[in-house]
Amino acid sequence: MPSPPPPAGRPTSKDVARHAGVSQSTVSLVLAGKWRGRVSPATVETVRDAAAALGYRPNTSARSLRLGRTRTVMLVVPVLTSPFFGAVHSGAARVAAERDFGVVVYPTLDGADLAPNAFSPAAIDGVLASSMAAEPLDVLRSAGPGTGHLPLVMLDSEPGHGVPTVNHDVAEGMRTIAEYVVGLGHRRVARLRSTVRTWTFEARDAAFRAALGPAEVVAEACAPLTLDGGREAALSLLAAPARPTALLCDDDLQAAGAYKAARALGLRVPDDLSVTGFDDMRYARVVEPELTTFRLPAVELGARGMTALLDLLDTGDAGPDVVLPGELVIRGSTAPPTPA
Amino acid sequence: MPSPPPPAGRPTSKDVARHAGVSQSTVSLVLAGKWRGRVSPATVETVRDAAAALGYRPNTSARSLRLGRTRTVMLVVPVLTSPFFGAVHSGAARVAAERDFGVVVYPTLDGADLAPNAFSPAAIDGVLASSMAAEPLDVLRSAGPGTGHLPLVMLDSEPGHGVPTVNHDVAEGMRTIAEYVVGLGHRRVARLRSTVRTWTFEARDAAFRAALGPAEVVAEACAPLTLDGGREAALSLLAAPARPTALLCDDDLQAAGAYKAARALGLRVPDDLSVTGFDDMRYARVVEPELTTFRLPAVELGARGMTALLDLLDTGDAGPDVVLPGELVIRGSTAPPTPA
DNA sequence: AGGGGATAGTCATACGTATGACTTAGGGAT
DNA sequence: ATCCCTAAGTCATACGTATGACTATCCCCT
Repeated sequence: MPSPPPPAGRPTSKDVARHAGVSQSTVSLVLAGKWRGRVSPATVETVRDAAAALGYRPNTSARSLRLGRTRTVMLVVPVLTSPFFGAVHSGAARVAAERDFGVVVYPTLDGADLAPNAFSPAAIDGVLASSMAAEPLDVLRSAGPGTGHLPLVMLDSEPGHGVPTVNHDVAEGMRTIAEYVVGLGHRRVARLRSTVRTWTFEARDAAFRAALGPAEVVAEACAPLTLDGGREAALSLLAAPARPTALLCDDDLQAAGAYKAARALGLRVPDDLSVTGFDDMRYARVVEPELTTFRLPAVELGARGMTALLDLLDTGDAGPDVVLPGELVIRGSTAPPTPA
Repeated sequence: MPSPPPPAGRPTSKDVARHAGVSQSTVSLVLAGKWRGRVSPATVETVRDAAAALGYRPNTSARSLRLGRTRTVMLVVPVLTSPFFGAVHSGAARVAAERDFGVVVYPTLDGADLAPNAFSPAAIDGVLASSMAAEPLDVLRSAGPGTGHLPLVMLDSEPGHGVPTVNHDVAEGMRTIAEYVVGLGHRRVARLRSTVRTWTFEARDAAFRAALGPAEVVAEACAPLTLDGGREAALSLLAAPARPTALLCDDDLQAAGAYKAARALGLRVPDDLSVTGFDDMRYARVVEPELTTFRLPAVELGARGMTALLDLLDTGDAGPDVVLPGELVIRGSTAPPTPA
């Protein structure tokens, strides 16, 4: 005998069979619910009782091997410490659990590239990937079985690459928030962008400019989506000769950094400077005054994305691309400009 | 033939063997690195080339079935939207990836109890669980193979239940921060606690009182670790007849709520009221003035916990219980009391 | 020349499950 | 009495891997 790994001790379907006085096949049929016309109701009950008595739970590896599917999907996110992706995971995990799927998380730690062997430990039926550029996307697609493709759904990514997508309506958000600020009467606005050029970089910009109307952009800068990044960039923006009366940021945390810059320059928010964020993460209400921002339903993004992926696995069709609307949240960081 | 699931198409070790002109056993030996004394270097190279040429990656399910181990562990956390647990996951995931383990996350969504069947989708070698009470712990322990126990390491949990633990030194943190505040000259302090009674509830309290010295506690309350929870509870604490000059909170977000209460009452931080947080999450620097707090190394907690768990799986020994020291971070929210 | 040992492999099997093909028993219709 | 049909199960096998037991060379030593 080729050395059984440790005597195990966990009951198998064979143990249940012996205990119930039937064959292993019967146990399998009963527990899979495919017994109609093959097993009598009385036997079904016997088997179920035996399984319960032994505390039998099927061996996932064996089942996956036989079925060729693992009921596990991978969620690829930049990093989980961000509350945004935490929320995405939360929604995705809930849906997966409901449909009896497991989720393994692959964090592409701080832009580190997706390792081609990223999928070694866990066997994966599909991938739900967030905000990725083009090349990692190729890695993912080519990682499938054989020459085929691994079923894939992308979040907040450019549609039209033959991959189903679920997106936030970021452009609409930008438009809404810009219109609101201009509507308050601001004419000199500054813009603080993200250094990461996602595919929405241009679309966001177009929406912003389209909503500008009579206002003009007096300063613009890119900064990482961090507190210090926001502070430093805002510091230079606010030093512009024609000082802006409003500052639109790509992110709540960045906006919080802008608060720090304003304070350092002796400017009061919103009296001397209106500030807006984006996303409506928890930071938005922590700052004082609370931040006017555009809420993105991150939890729902994860949930809808997972739904699409599991539909794709089950039925071969992920359904149409989804664009989730957000919502303007008006708080205390915006006000009409003080007449100079 | 009993119906092969779809022709698959992904190369197996058998395909590699055919391609290299050797037997499947040889492929397995080579790729497992156990060929010394059994396979010639030339053949080893041939096999490796063939594997690379076909893009062979071993089938995880089959390997797990054969080996009886899955190289996947489960991380149990209350909820991932909290930056704290996001950080824990981040550290844990890094270590797991380094040691070629997968991680599935089980979020006990908002205190929902741990479902006994929580482990169905993914096959698990062990569990890394965070901040749990006693009963779920039992669920975990009894979920192991047979009557045995599933290997388990606990984070921020009471040691001495026969389960290895990795903890933050919360009591020391409380002592440090209280000593610092009293050292500044405060004599009337208030305390804002968490409503969740973790096992450190008493220990924290003892440390706090021991560090009090000449100071006295003029008010105390419990509140959820949220912005609004902190604000409302702080509101009542600050209405106490002998108004405290310092307010120590169990959490940074709660402390941010306390800022709101102070502002509502016209109290300036730190001139009229010193405030301290706990954890040093990102909120701590977002608020103005930035928050004096006690930094807990959450990422390292996850990393050390995962290390202990994988050691337990590999060697049968998780090593001694770990207590990670934190660090007092002094920022602008604390100052000597203004002489009344 | 014969034996012994190293070297280089192959063979056969088991892990636990799912399922098409087969078997057996019973009963009703002709 | 014969035949067929359905119900109720069992049998056998395959999924892909890992590994102990076995086999076949070849070379060196006495």
